[in-house]
This record gives sequence, C-alpha cells and structure tokens, in this order.
Amino acid sequence: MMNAGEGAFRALADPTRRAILSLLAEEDMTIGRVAENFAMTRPAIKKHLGILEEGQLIRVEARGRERVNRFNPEGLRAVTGWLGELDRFWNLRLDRLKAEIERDMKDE
Amino acid sequence: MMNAGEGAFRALADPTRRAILSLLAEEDMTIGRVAENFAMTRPAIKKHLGILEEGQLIRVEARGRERVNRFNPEGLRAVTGWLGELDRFWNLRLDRLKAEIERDMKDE
DNA sequence: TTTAATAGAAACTAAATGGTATCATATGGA
DNA sequence: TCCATATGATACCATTTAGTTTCTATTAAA
Repeated sequence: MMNAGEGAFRALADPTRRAILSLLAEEDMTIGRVAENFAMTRPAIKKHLGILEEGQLIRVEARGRERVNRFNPEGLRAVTGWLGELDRFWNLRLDRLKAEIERDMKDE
Repeated sequence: MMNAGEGAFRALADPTRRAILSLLAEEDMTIGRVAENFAMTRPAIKKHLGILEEGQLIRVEARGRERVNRFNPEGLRAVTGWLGELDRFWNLRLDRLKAEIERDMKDE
C-alpha cells in the first residue's frame, strides 16, 4: 500500500483548503472571489490554491487577466481509493478472525 | 460545511502515519512492533501514534507494560463523511447545470 | 493611452511539524 | 529482589507551513 495521492492528502489537511474546496465544488471562482470568503490576504489564498492544484483537487484555467479555479472531483480518487484499500485490509482481517472463531467452535 | 474530523485529516496527511494505519488495519501492534517496520526511532513512532489517536483513527489499550494499538475504522467516518458531503455539493451543481441546459433547449 | 483591477513573485516571520537523544518509570521474570 | 524490557516524557533541532507585506506584470476599460 503506497504513497498514492500524497499531494491530495496533504492538501486536505488544512481546514482553510477544505473550506475552499467546498466553495469550489459549488461554483467556479477566481482567486479574488475565493479570497472574499476568508479573513486572509489574497497571496495566502493563492498559496492554498497552489497546494490544492498540486494535489490535483482543482484545475486552474487562465481567462484574460483572471484565473478560474474549478473543483476537480477526479483528484479525490487518490484519497477514496486509499481509504477503500484500508477498508479492504480491515475486512480481510475480520474474515480471518471469523474463520478462526468458527474453527474453534467446531473443535469444542 | 465545517471542521468535522479536523484531527483525522491532519493525521492522514503524513505518509508514515498512513503506513502505520495500514499495518494496524491488518494487525494490532505494540509501539515497539510498529517501530520495527520503520527506519525511525521509537519516540518518533510514538508521536505519530499519538496523532493517530487524537484523530481517533486508532485506539490504545494498556496491557501490562505494553500498549496495544488498534485500528479504529469508526474514525474514518469523519473523513468519508466530509468527502461524501463534498460529492453531494458537486452533484447538486451538476443537477442545476443540467436543468439549466434543458431549459435553454426548450427556449430555442 | 493612462488608469484601475487582477494576479504572480519574493522576502520575511512565527509557529507547527517531524525527527533526535536522553532520562525516567513501570512491569515481567530469573 | 534485581535486572531487562517496554514505554513515557522532556528538551532540543531543522524544516516546513501558513501567513504577512511589498513589489511587479498583465489586461480591461475610461
């Protein structure tokens, strides 16, 4: 089980970035518009958007002098995929445990 | 959409912690046993386990002089729950978009 | 063609993070 | 009881992170 989606996990760790992602899931926004929603300077928001982009959680499209930031649901696959694998491991373990218990009961 | 599972997201951001979680999903382990799997001192592993515990992703049970660390699948709900909400937002948006397009087509 | 708006970049700071080394504590067993 | 083992705790260090301020570049529009 390896480092898939390193960037996505890192991007999701910060609450501001998760809030940004929520906004962008509802509506595409320029950097300025995103920044209006936070008590923080635009450069700070820009950095967060950069990290979200690295994690593939958003896509940025140049449009004249603006940059439109859009949510990229594909990027979440790295995360949900890893969580799914973890769950698979867990269930395999439960299955082994169950089998063991059944074997023990038969022995008695 | 708010800060649910802050600790869990933070805990998952580090690759070492994700690797630890994978191990623990397969098998309960003491701190020492976990540490054997990494090129890192035990205090470092202990810190990671502490952060995983804060994020509710593991539970720790004292057992004599040992501490057994076990994976806590419940803790992932904060994460999957948030991801689900995000997805819901996204789909609502797609629905609005679809409705709009259908309306426009009827107008022509 | 100025001027105002939008964004990018760089340099800096404070605090958090991931790690180490070292020392103290508690428990199981010879 | 005494010793080895398993863990906890503390202090320290280097790097990263999240944020700021300030300055520059590009584009829209009067």
